[in-house]
Amino acid sequence: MNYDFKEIEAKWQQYWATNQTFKAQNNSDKPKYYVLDMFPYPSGAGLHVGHPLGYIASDIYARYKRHKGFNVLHPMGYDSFGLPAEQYAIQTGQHPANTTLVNIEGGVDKDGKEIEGYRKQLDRMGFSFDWSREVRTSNPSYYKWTQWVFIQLFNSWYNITSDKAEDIGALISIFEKEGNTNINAICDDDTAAFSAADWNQYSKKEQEEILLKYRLTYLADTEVNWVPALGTVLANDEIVNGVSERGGHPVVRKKMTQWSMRITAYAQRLLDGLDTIDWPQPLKDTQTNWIGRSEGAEVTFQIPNSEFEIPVFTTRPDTIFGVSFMTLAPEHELVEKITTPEQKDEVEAYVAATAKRSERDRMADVKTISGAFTGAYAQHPFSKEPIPIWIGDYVLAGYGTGAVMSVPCGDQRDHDFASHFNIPIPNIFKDVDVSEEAFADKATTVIANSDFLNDLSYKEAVRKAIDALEDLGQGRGKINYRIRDAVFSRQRYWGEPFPVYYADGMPQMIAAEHLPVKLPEVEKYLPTETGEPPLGNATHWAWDTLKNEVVSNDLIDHKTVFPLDLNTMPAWAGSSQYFNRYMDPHNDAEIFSQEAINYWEDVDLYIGGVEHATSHLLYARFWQKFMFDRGLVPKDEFAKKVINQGMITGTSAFVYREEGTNNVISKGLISNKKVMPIHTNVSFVNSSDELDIESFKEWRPEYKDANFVLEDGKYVVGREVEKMSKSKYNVVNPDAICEAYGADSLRLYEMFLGPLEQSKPWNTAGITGVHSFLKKLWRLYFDENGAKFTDATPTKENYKTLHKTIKKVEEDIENFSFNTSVSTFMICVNELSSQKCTSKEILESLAILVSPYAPHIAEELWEQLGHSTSIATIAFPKFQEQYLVESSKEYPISFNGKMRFTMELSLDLDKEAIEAAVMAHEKTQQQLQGRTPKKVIVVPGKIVNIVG
RNA sequence: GCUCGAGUGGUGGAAUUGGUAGACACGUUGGACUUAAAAUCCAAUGGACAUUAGUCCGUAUGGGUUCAAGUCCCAUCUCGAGUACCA
Repeated sequence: MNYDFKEIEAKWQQYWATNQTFKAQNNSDKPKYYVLDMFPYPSGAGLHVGHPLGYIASDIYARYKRHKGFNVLHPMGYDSFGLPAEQYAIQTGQHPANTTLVNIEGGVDKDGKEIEGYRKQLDRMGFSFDWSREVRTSNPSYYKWTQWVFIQLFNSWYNITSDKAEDIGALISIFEKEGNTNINAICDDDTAAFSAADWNQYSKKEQEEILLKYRLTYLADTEVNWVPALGTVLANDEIVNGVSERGGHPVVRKKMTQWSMRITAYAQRLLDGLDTIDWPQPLKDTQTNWIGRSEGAEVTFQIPNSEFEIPVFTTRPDTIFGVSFMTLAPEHELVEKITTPEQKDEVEAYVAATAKRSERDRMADVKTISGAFTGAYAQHPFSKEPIPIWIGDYVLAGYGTGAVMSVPCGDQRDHDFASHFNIPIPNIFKDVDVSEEAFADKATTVIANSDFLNDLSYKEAVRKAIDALEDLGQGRGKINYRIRDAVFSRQRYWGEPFPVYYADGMPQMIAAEHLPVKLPEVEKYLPTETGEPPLGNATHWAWDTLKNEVVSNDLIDHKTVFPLDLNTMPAWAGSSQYFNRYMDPHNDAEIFSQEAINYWEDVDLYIGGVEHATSHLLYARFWQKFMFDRGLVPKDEFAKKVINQGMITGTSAFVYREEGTNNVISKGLISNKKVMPIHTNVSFVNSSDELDIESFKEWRPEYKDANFVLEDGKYVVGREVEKMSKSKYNVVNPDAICEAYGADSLRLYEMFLGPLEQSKPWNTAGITGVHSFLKKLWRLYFDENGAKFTDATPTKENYKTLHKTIKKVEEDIENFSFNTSVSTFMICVNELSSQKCTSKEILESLAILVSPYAPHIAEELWEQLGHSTSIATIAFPKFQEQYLVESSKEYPISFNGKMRFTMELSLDLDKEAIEAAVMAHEKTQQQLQGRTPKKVIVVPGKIVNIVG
């Protein structure tokens, strides 16, 4: 009997599907365990070998937990809204819903090319997903609930006193009774105070405008990152180095009316929550930096003889006496108001010059110091000295108040600016020379030349300065966060439409019972000619408030029929609630039943890429906290533990064309010739980097007549590790691996490659190792005559090998070091086969141990051993110490008649042998002098060391 | 610049967290089986001397702590990730 992996794998995949082996129930006597993967965006390119890495790891863990007696929820779905399908639609006119469906379920694309689809690819790898719970973010039955959460956010405000989100109705009744003066709420900065009387006489529209300043999602004119090439707005985390993450298009700043999420209300809780969850430290660090909390003070500088004052944020209020000038961002609203007539031309020229420079230029050109003097002076709050007010582009309009108090002796940027413009640099630090550079070490700071702050340390001076500022009414302690409210509107087609129509210019929510508001059909997926988003092309995109349905735009009368919002939601909307929806995915009456959410509660293990640190993983935490505040979910963090799997990179291959010739030169012969590297398809290259020239020529006909310059009769390609991508021709398809070696081999090999968290290049060379392990495993059970296993009693050695393996594998899985347990299996099989073990008892246990890693072969072995049910929920074998160490008691040993010490006696040594070895050990004499030995390190036959 | 993380054979990587460094696998070399190939099996494989039995050197570099350091501490170098005029 041979190991026929193709037949075995097809058989068991069919079995699992037919029997719904992995269907999870929403209640059980067993403890629950929720293992989640980041669901994929189903792109047309299909899966490559890098994608399943995390899925394999989570699948091993999920299967292990089932063996350990847990009721495991292990779902999968698709993040099926997204830009690529829309780009494809723009190019081809194909409806994104169709392309998405084909990408998931397979079919034929518009060029007649067969697409296999994600589902088939995933099935082929033998994952134990509960497919009955599949969700797709672009299905109306799913995004109905995304829209629903949006409405809940709209109907909520953040109460600072209770430190949670509350119903907007509560806020309205407070307004009616006492206005807003006593309310401690998160709201827009420009919210004016009003009394109950004021409120009650406001028009409905005025009231709505005010409420919008408090709602957790609100409309605002925000400066956004507009990408003309894509016709859309991107969030800050979708921009890399001033260009769009996807496509690398230039980004410009533009003001637009957009939905925003008041995530800033949760800044502190998002920080605090990090201490309560088991997430990777780098991920926590990234979120911490992104939230960017800094403690300091807000200080108000008055401009004498004017109505203006300038608030600044500083982390160093202790250096207030070192202020020798102030700097405003060029965009600061006061710039034009305070500039003196003499300075007007210079300032205007400078402001115009900075406005012209793109964000990218400004970032690239950090070194150049530039600025202009406004001619105006503010007054120092304590010394009352005049402080010149400058503008400079090193101050950012978007952070703090867009203005700084400049302390050149304590901040290097201020120091550079002062030196450049010959502004005085007063020193306020004791015994420090600040003439060359600023002094910023808080720990050793001692303040001088600072009136009432003299001789104080940093900490003392900060407190005293803030107290004094508060007494003057010119400042207070303040915590500033870098994180901004998240813009939530996208000018795209393929996303969730907003359940919002506009009456009298004010947004109105569509009642929950009329959801979902489905995406309308459009002729064109591009923005309209008037610059409106793609939904502006829809002819049926108006809301009839009588019929409660979407109707033709022609019917808009602003009395009963109103225009709908033309924007759609960003990609992170759907992914911020999917982990909860999996708990009850077919519920059409509720987002999930309370029964389901209270049973599953939260995700126990979440595996996915670190690239979502400041997007999905932050926004999802925000939504969860909001849902928690509103009593919808029992936990305020959605995932207890996160693991970031590393990326599997590709190993690209290059051929080298000599410039200006028809020569394609082998790598070793380039020396100093001028060559152009050209990507070649990695499938034409064998493991010793030799190129199959004929295949290459066929693939790239333009090189049909090229002259290939060989070394030793071979063409050797160059190699480089790059991200796996279609355009780099370095993609390795898991289907090809499954075809050649089987899914079990692929699963084992991806784990064997190295630690889960580590990024590593794909290299098929070693896969024969794990494949031959599976064959050896098979041969432990069968030979050419059939089954080998017997009822023979296992030997001591058999038990020892087995229990060694149980212990190690269990530890490895619990620690997520799946790579080393593959080695452990190999050692186990080698030992058992050299022991000629045929004991059914041992072989049964071994099959269960292997089952999470290589489930197909395990199921087959299990069946062949005579069992009629799936191995999936069979209890994991119990580790028993006794088989490893016969007597593990502490053993006293005398030495030189006086000293006594203890040690663990291993199987391999008896007391006499150890005593003899200790006596014989050459280092014993020196090392034990004057010490009481505590421990002897022993390896078979040898004393390694003696610990005093 | 700042914040994390990492540097171990020809290669991917182990090392019970301070206790035999290089498990396991790939690759390479030699051998067995075979008409041959594939497959399979066996042996060797960090380096240098000795080739018997051994000795010395070895975990980026330089120091330190310790009976004992890949592991801990200090400094330096290199690579990777995140972030960046954040006041």
